[in-house]
This record gives sequence, structure tokens and C-alpha cells, in this order.
Amino acid sequence: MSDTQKLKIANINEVHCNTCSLSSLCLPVSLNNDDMVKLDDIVDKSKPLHKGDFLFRQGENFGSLYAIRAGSIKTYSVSPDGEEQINGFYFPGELVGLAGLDSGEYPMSAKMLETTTVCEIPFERLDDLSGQMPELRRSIMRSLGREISEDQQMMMLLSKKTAEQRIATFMLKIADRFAARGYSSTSFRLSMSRNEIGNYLGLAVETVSRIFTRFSSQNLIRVEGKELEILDTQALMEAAGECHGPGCGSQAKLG
Amino acid sequence: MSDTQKLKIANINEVHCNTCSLSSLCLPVSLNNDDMVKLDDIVDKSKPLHKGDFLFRQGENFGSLYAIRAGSIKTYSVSPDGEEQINGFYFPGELVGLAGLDSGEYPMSAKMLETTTVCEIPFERLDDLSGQMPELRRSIMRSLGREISEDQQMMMLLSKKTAEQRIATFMLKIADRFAARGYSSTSFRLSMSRNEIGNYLGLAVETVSRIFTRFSSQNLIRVEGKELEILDTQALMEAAGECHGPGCGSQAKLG
DNA sequence: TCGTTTTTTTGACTTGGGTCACTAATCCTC
DNA sequence: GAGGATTAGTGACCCAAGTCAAAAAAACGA
Repeated sequence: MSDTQKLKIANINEVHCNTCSLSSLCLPVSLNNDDMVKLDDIVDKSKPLHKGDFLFRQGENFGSLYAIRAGSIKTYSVSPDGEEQINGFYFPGELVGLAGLDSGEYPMSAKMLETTTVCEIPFERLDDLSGQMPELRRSIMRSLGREISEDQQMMMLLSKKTAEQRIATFMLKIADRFAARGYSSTSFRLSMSRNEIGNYLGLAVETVSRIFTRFSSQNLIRVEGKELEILDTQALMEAAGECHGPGCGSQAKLG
Repeated sequence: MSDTQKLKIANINEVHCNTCSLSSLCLPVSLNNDDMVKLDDIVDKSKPLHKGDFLFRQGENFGSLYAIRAGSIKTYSVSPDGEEQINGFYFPGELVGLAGLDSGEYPMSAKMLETTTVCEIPFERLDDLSGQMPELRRSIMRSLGREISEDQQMMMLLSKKTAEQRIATFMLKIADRFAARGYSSTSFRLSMSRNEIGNYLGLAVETVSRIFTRFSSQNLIRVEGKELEILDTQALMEAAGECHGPGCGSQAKLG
């Protein structure tokens, strides 16, 4: 292949870590240009995957982490008795597959919620790089720590919050994540079904539906199919059981 | 200080990573003797801490991981509205504090359930070491991956299982962990209160108490205060909703 | 050792949210 | 763009587990 041809192809698929608008989210690390090129070298940019496609399946050999570039993904595991449990939804700039680090195989499946493109990051090579680049190593650790913190917030939600609080929390969390990537935090499209929301939050579909309706009629939100508009963030935060500013009911009882 | 004096003191506190019976659990890594000495060098072995003492508090600067040598610890976080949520119980050979990796401060508190000794592992220095020792690096990553997997199993439990299933699962999990460190898997002492069990599992104390009594009268267990004996592991596994071997009810419905 | 506090157990009652049954709205696919 | 298939929304009913109350047991401190 001639150099001009190479250049052309490179131009067509021109996505590189150092120009990617999501780099501050996916592995938020300040690398010098040399290091950034090395990182970019090991990352594989994939073709678009379609709704329902698997990124990986529960039990497959763990080999790569994936950073989402566009679209969205759900991860879920199937318990011994066959029940599906959704563990998380992932949006652009987020890393999927971290839990595979434990046992050498993915402990859950990852499935596209819509047409999605990802960057594949082979873990072996990332690990090698991270040996030489302390900043990168920290960044990976931080991502892992973040995932743990978030799972623990989720445990709190599941064991302490009412259906209404769970759904309000869910909406606000999604809004925040959209905001973090520069999209509107008050108006967006939910790529997952009501069923998937219910599964994730530990609620029956019917309950999700009812509470969407309730929030609508209280003018906290406006829903139209999968489109969601948040009309009253403050009220939604109160519904979520988060306590901000004055006039917020019960005092904190510390243990 | 003379060499003989040094030797004496070393003998008194003779706990080293390379002779520690828990080393295969805490950072399960095969290091050569040189590397093991380096690891041992950075680890601080603490005096015993007492019931109710804090190992660290939510919001404190993250500096160290802790490996438990003896005793047990609970970690819990306090939500904005002041509710306490127990995230986990930790036993000898387990690492506490991993979630602190994210934000630079511990996102939860860790409190002794009984008299406990720990090894403090300053993270800065562990991180430096891990740059030179790929095996150690993998081991840390695996620990993090494990924590994530376990949290996700917990999410499954909280969002899908009944009170009875949760408690059966809890008992079996504790039993397994005791077994992994060479203790009896059928007879042990629960260092946490019923209240703490309920908090952890998302149940009211009364429910925990009732189900303990129920399992007792079904001869699945024998309880005497904090002492627990598992009489029928098989039946307990069925109660936990885990499906092993034939004759196990409903077929798996795959998603 | 005794009295106080905390933890555990048990009973009676209530309720949030699950289940079931059905209709309405979307979404595909040909 | 018609028809079959998912997905979403509602109402009626019910039950697992929460709450309240109170007694019994264990743990603690002086």
C-alpha cells in the first residue's frame, strides 16, 4: 500500500485519542503527546454495532475494555436460576468491562441499546503501557474506584429508597451524565425500555409506568414515549430524597 | 541500637508478608523473595483496634488500603439525608478501602465490629511498586474487579431476592468466606448485630429475627445469640434460590 | 452484683408495590 | 401501509415485608 493510500484511509477513520472529545471522560489522564500516541496505537476503533448486538457475553474470555464513542449499552448478568439483572447503562465516554478484571472472564453480558460505536482497548497492552505510565495507571485505578463507588450508591438506592425515589434518582443521574458530555441535562431520549429501567431499579414495569405518569401529572417531567423533559429539577431532587439547601425536612442522624 | 536488639524487636512483631498465612488472600500474587521483601517493607502492621473504633471515616483523605489480619470490619456510608447504609463486612485476608481510589477521599467509613488488627498499605508506595511489578499490578486490578463483581451480585440480591433468599444467601456467603480461610464453614460466630445484617440486606431487624427463627424451626440452622451453626447446607442453598443439581424447580429463562 | 441500656424476639396491624388482566400505543417487517 | 408483535399504560386485588408496640434476653458499667 502506498503512503498516500495509507494517509487517505487514516483520514477517513480519523479518530484519535488526542483529538477525541471524550478523552477527558474515558481515561481522564494528562499524557504528553508521545504517550498519547502510544495509547492511541493500542486502541481499536470499531465499526458501528447495531441494537441488540452483543459487545461481549457473560462467560467469554476477558480480553478488552471498551470505551463508548456514540450510542449506549446495557450490561446484565444472568443468575444461576435464569433471572436477568441489568447492572448498568453506559453512555459515550464511559468504560465497559471493568468487572472482567477479576476472574479472566466477563461476569456479565453487554448489549447495544441502539446503534453504537466503541473503542476496543486490549487489556494486556493497556496493562503493559500502564507499567510505564504512572498517570495512566492512576487513571485506570480511578475508573475502577469510581465504578465501585457507583455500585455502592446503587446498593443504597436498592435497599433504602422507595419506587418514587428510585425513579427520580435515575432521571437525575441520567441528566447529570448527559450534562457531563455537553448535552442538554433537561431534555433527552431514554434509549432503554421501561422494562429495562424497572429491571435495573428493582421495580415492576407497571410501577415504572405509573410513576412516570404520576411525575407527569405533577408537572415534574414531560414524557413522550422515550423522550423525557425535566421540568422541575428542584422538585425532582426532593422526590429523589436528596436533601439540598434549607427547608429540607428531617435532620441528618449520624451513626 | 545494637543488632541483637534489632533482632529481638523484629522477633516480637514477627509478621511478614512472606510468612503471613493470609498472603494468598490479601494480594494473591506470586512474587519472588526479593519482591516480597519490598512489599513487606511498605506495609505497616498495626496494634489491635477495638470494637467501635474507626479505621477511616467518610470524607477523610484517601491514603491507604488496609488488609485485615484478625477480627472484622463493616464499611458504611451515610447518604445526604442521613441514612446509614452498610456496604460490606470484611474478614481476615480481605482488602478494605478500594473505593477510595476514585476521588481521593474515602466515600465511606470503616468501623471495627470487634477487636481487630490490620496491615496498612500506603497506596502511593503500593502504586510505585506496582509500576515495577506487573504481577502485583494485576493482583490489585483483580482485587478491584472482584469487588465490582461482588457489588453487582449484591445488587442482584437486593433487587430480585425475597427476605428469606437474602438471609440464606448471606449465611452461605459468610460460610464460604470462613471456609476460604480454613475455618469451619458450618459453625461460626456472627460478629455483626441483627440490625447490621438487616441494614446490609435491605431488611428490617424484625424480619431478620423472624427468618432466623423460621430457619431454626425448619432445622436448617441452629442459632444461639451470635453463634450460628448450619445444619442443612443443601436446604439453605435451595432457600437462597440457587439452583444446583437436578430437581431444582423452574427452568432457566434466558434473555 | 445489680440496675441500665441495648439487642433480640414476637405479635398485631398496615401498606407499597407486585401480580394479573386487559387495552392502547409503537414498532417492525414484508 | 397493513397486520403481527412487542412495549406502554391502567385498574383491581393481594401479599411480603415494614411499622408499631411491648416483652424477654443479653451486654455493659459502676
